[in-house]
Amino acid sequence: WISDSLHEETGGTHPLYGHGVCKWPGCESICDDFGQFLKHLNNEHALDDRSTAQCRVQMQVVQQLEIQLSKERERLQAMMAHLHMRPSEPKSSPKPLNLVSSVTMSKNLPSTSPPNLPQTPTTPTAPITPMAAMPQVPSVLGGANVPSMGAMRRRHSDKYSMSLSSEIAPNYEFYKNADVRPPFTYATLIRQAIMDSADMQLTLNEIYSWFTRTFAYFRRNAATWKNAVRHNLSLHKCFVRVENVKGAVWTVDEMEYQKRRSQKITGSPSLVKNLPSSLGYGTALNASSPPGTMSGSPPTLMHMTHDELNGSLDHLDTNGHSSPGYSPPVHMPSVHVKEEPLNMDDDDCPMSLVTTANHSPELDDDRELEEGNLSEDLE
DNA sequence: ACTTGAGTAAACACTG
DNA sequence: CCAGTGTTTACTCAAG
Repeated sequence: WISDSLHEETGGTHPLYGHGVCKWPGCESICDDFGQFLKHLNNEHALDDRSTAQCRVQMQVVQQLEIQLSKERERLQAMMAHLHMRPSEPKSSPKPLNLVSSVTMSKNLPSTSPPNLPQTPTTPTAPITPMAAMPQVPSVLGGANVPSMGAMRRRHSDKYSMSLSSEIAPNYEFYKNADVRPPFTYATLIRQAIMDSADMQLTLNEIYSWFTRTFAYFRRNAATWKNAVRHNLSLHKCFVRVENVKGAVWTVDEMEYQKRRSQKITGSPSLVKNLPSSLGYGTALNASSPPGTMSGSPPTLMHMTHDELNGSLDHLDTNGHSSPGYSPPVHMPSVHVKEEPLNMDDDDCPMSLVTTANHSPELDDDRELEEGNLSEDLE
C-alpha cells in the first residue's frame, strides 16, 4: 500500500483516494477519476453524524496504534541493544517497521524495480515467507471464489492464511452473503474478531456478533458454532479472559498465538528458519505487500487499518508484559469506542453503523439467501 | 499406521 | 429454575 497510493496521478492525490477507490473506512466506492472522487467525498462523506462518528473511531485506531508503535520501538531497541546490534536507523527516521524494510530494500536496489529479493537473513527486510507462505492464498483472493472451500477447512486453511482480514476483505461481500464456510479455523476467526475491535477485547457476545455479522455461514446453527467458539476460547492459551467492569472480555495473547502457529509451521524447515521474523513481522509485510489484491477497504470500519498493522504492531504487544500464565493483556486506552448495546442478537453495535454504511443491512435477505444457497453438507 | 490439529457434541459448574 | 458463560472430555475426521 505504500507505493500504490503514491502512484495516483490521475490529476490529484488524496489520502482517501487510491486505486480508483474511495478509501474512507468502510467505503469502497469506485471513482473513476479524481474529480469524481472529490464529488463523492463531498456527497457521501459530508459533515454529518455518521462521518464524525467514523472519524472518531479512526482517531481511536490511530491512538491505539501509536501506543503500540512506541512500545514496539522500545522493544526493538532493547532487542538490538541486547544483541549488540548497531541500530542502523533507529531514531533518524521514525517510520513504521514495514516502511523501514522497504527502505532498506530500495537501498539495495537503487532505482530499478526490485527484481528479486536478495535479502540478507539478518535484516527484517522484505518478507521471505510470503511467497512460501501464501501459495494458496491467491487462489482464494483471486477471482475464483471459494465455493468449494468450505469443505477444506481442516488444515491448510489456517496455516496459509497469514492474514485473515486481508483475505476476508476482498471477499467480504462474498462471505457476508454467501452461506459458505470461511476457510479459517475458529481460533483464527476469534482472534480476528478481537483484533478488529477498537480496544482489542470483546465479550463473548460481541464475538458472536462479529461472526454473524461477518459471515453468513454463521447465521445458522448457532448452537453449534457458538459452542465451538467457547470451546476454542477455553482451549487455546492464546485467548485470555480478563475481568472487566463490563464483565469478562476476551483478549488475544499474541505471543501465545504466534507460538502456537509457529509450532504448526515447523513442518517446513525453510520456514522455520525465518520464524522470528516471518511470523511476527513477516506476517505484516505479507499482509500489506500484495497491493493490488487487497488494498480495498474492509468490511468493518477499521479492519484493514488494523490488519495492515496487525502483523507488525498489533501482533506482538497485546500484552506488553507477557506474564506467562495470566497476562494483564490489554492496556486500555481509556476510551471506549464501542459501547456494546448489551444485547445484540443481531448486529446493531456502533460498528455496524459503519459496516452498513455502504452495505445495507440485509441479514434477513441473507437468510433467504442462505436457505436456498449452496447446499453444504459438511456435517 | 500413527500422530496431530480441528470441529463437534455434550456434560458439568458457576453465576446473575 | 433458567440462560449464558466457561471448562473439560470424548469422539470423528482429515492431513501430514
